[in-house]
Amino acid sequence: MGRSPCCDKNGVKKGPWTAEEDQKLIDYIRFHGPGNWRILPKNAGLQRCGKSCRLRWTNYLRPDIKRGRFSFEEEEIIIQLHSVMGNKWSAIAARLPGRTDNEIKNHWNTHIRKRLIRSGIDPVTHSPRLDLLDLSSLLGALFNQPNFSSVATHASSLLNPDVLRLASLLLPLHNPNTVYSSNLDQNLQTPITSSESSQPQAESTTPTNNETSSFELMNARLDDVASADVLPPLSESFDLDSLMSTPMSSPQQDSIEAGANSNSFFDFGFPEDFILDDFMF
DNA sequence: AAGCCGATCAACCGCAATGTT
DNA sequence: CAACATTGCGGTTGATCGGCT
Repeated sequence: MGRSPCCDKNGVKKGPWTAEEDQKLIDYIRFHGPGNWRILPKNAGLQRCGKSCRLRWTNYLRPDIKRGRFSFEEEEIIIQLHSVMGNKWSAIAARLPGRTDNEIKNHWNTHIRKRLIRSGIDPVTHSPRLDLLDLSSLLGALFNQPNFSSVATHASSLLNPDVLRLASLLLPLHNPNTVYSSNLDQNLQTPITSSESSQPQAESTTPTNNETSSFELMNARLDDVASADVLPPLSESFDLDSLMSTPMSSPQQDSIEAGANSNSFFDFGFPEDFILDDFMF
């Protein structure tokens, strides 16, 4: 089935609406009501296609539209709804009386999205952006704790295991001179990477001059430590790319809910036996 | 004063879903 | 049931404006 053109291109005006055109459209809809957009422009004496008339009415001329700035409460509602619905602007608009989907979409892209990014929140997943977090500073201190085993247990409860595991792999790459193994549970099998170490650690301490070799090394390490006990294995759904960068928008918005779940790397629910002081140095 | 640039938002485009014949 | 028409939706574009140099 071929796609039918929305209107006859000949003699159809495009671009901004004039006040006169607005008035014609308002007068017609007041008398006849909205709908029949195909024949509306002809009957209303407008040189526009029906689609353009419908958009002008629903997004601008409708009498129940609330103009003006979005309130803080409205923004919070939008953020909450977007975290559940994704880019379902019409569904979000249906829960915000007086606001159109187009208006909400524009406001999201020009204000809210930027605000979330500035706050370190991924506007797609509504999770903290890991590419903005310095995992080595976050976890390096944990890994240097004398009682690492208990710390690791707590950390495993706090963080998504995939992230924790990845961080344990990345740390030696990030800072080759850092000593880990003396403080680590031996099950981690993370090599000593100190310049004072008597054991050469060619594999993980090799300075890398480019990103590619680091990633190759990291991928090799993913396999090498697959049998570690402290941290669970990487899940099959784990996607390294998702940690490295966050796209502006996902083409697969249908899977937004699944995506939100699979990308919830941080679990901020504290275990019952969690003692905050254990993490204070 | 003029030009540049980023922000904003109305409007358009293309596609999909739904309705009608 | 197929063909076509209509409507709705989300992504993108481009005109406009204000701030800055």
